[in-house]
Amino acid sequence: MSTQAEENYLKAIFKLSGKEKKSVSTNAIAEELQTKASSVSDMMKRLSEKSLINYRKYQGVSLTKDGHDLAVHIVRKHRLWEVFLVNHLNFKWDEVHDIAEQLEHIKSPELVLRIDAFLGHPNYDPHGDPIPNARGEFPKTTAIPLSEVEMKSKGKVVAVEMDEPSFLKYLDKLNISIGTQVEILELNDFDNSIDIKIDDVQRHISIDVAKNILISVS
Amino acid sequence: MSTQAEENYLKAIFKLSGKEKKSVSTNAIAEELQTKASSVSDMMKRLSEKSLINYRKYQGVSLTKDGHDLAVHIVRKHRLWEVFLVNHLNFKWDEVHDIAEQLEHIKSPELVLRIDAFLGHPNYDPHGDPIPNARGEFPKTTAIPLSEVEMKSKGKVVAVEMDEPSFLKYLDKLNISIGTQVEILELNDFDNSIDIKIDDVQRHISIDVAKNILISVS
DNA sequence: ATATAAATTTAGGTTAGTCTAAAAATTATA
DNA sequence: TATAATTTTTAGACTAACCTAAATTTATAT
Repeated sequence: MSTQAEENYLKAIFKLSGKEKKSVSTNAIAEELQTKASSVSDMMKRLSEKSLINYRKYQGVSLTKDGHDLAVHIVRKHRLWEVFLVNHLNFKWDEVHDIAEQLEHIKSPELVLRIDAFLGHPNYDPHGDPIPNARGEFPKTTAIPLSEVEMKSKGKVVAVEMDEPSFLKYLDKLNISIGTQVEILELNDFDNSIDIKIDDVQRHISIDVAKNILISVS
Repeated sequence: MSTQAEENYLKAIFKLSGKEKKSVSTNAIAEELQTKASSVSDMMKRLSEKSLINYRKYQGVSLTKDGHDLAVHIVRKHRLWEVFLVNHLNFKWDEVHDIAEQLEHIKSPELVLRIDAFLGHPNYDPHGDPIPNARGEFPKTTAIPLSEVEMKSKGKVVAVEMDEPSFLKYLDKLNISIGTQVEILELNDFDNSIDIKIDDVQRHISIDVAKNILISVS
């Protein structure tokens, strides 16, 4: 059986290795989990011992099949709980991350299946992140970061890639939420900012914000 | 902040001290939590250090105000989650205990308030156990164990005081659930059993089973 | 009242998970 | 390519929570 700490490490490695499943460095994991590199080294030994990661000293780590499956299952639980919290308990999208961080560690395969059915088998969580199904498969998504959308094009926001409440509240203030129609006007090279139009109002956002907003171009 | 282990000890002490809030022995706690007396002694020091219990070596323990409040809050969460699991996810009453044992440790005061409201502020859980409100007050109940009901009287089952799935499944087989009308026929002194009538069918149950069935006499 | 039994605590050890500081390996740079 | 900078690992400590075995305290019974 996996501990909460182990699950958090697997989730971090999963997130950091990205779609390309690149190998992840000790320091990157430490940064992601706000812990020390020495603690990470320690845990890498344990996860390797349990065959959840591939680990060669000084060479970074990657998830094994088992580790990947477990990480995806934690992600699945996290996102399903977020849907429950927002859709049924009326939490706002910036309030659910920390609670879901706890709920994702509840161990009951049956509970996950029932919550999933109760919610109507949702494909996306309140932040637009894809929810893997019971077989661990993610729904197809073709979104690209707002920072990489071509100029003069239009699209709609399908997801945001950051859970920090401060970031989400900032988007609320800009009137940006999942489904919002946006038009990309101009990239300002001099200060790395982007001019966009939302509800006929022109707005000016930084590239760092734009990177975390995923768009489906129309 | 309290750990899960601490919360489980407080819950055990709360349960064992009963209505009369009698002091609880080390061995009783060890038995309740299926652990060793030495582990209990260990934890008693820590809980005492945190002012959650009153502890004098060799003299047993009792909860302080803080310890009592925390224990009641854990019980509240446990029972609210059980209602959710049975009423909204269609679990059976013998399937929810272990899942609620995990969910009761989720830390989010706001979540508890919202689940409570979502459920419609229930007063009893699926086993008929009273659910304390947000102020920690239990609803009034005047039920007595079936083992202590007078002969020839009638009443209805309002609660069962044991969560073991095997016990609950046994009750299912006897057609006993919350609300079931029962008539007490006779106490058999020779084998400590009780004859009862349910749905016009006569049944024979042991005193140990009867002790765990709470009746409201009509 | 004293011996024995039972309950409880202490002593010492283990594991998971963390930390700091030092050592070692890798990568970058001049 | 040797040296410096960075990254990673190891060594050694700490805490929470558990354990076994031994010691101590309380309860019981002759």
